[in-house]
Amino acid sequence: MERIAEGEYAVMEVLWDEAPLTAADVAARVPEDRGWSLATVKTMLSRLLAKGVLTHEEEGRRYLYRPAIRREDYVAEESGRLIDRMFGGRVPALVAQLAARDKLSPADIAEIEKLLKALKS
Amino acid sequence: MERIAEGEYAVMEVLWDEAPLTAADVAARVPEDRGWSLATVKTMLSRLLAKGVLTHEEEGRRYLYRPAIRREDYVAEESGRLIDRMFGGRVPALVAQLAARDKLSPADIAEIEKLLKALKS
DNA sequence: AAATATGAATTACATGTGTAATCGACAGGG
DNA sequence: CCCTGTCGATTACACATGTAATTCATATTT
Repeated sequence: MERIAEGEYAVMEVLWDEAPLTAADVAARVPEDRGWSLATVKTMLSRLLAKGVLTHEEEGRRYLYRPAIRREDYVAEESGRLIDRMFGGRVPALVAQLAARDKLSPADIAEIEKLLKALKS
Repeated sequence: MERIAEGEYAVMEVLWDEAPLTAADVAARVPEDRGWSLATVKTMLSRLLAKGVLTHEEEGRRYLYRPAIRREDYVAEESGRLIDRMFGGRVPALVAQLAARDKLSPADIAEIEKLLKALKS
C-alpha cells in the first residue's frame, strides 16, 4: 500500500468520514486550520488517485471521490511501522513509554485493562 | 524539536546507541541493508546538525558527533503525533486496534497488564 | 449566443529527502 | 617536500510534498 503524506491524510480522513464527495465538498470539509484553497485540495485528490488509495466515478461533469482502502488497514500499517521503527516491534515497550510520560489517565488504564481481559477469553 | 526523516533517523539510532563517533564510524554502524556510501552518511550528519539534533566537537581534523536530543524524547514526540493523528489522541483506541489485528501475543498482554498494575500503585 | 462560472488537467515552484560526487584543505608516508 | 588519502563543505540531481495558478473544456446565466 502506497504511503500517504501528512497533508494527503487529512483529505483521506474527510472521505473516510463521508463518501462519495465531489472535490468541492471535500474542500469544504477539510479542517479550517489547513487553510487550503480548492486548488490545493484538487492536487491532493489527484495524487491520492495516482497512488491508488482513492477511486472516482463521473457524475455529470464532476467526479465523485471515495476511498479505495480502508481506514483501519492504513492505520494498522502506519502504527505497525512506528512500533517497528521506534520500539523494535515490541508493543509493551510502547506502552511503557506512554506510561513513563504520563500519557495514560486512570480511565485509559481501566479501559485498556478491560480490553486485555476480554482478549484472554 | 525538528522533525527527523526516516533515513536520518537510522543515523540517530546509531548515535543513540554509541557516541561520540566519527562520520566513518557512524557509516560503519549504519545497518547494512541501507547500502549507504560514506558520502550519504556525511550528508545525513550535516542535515542533522543543521536541524540541531546533533552536536559535534572537533577531534583533530575530524568531528565527533553526538546526539543533542534524547531518544526517549524524540520517540515520545513521534508516538504522540501518531496517536493524535490516527487515534484522536486516545491510547485505548490504539490498543484496541492492535488487539483487533492480533498484534498482541499472550506474553505482550501479560507484560502490559503488569505495567498497568504497577502504575496504579 | 456571449459572458461567466466551474470542473478537471496541466504546470509551477519552493522545500525536504535519498543518494551521492566533487572540491579544497591538510596530515602522514616516503 | 611532494603525493595520496581523508576530512568536512559544497554542489548535484531526482522524486516527494505543500501549496497553488493557469488552462481548456463545458455548463449556466443573462
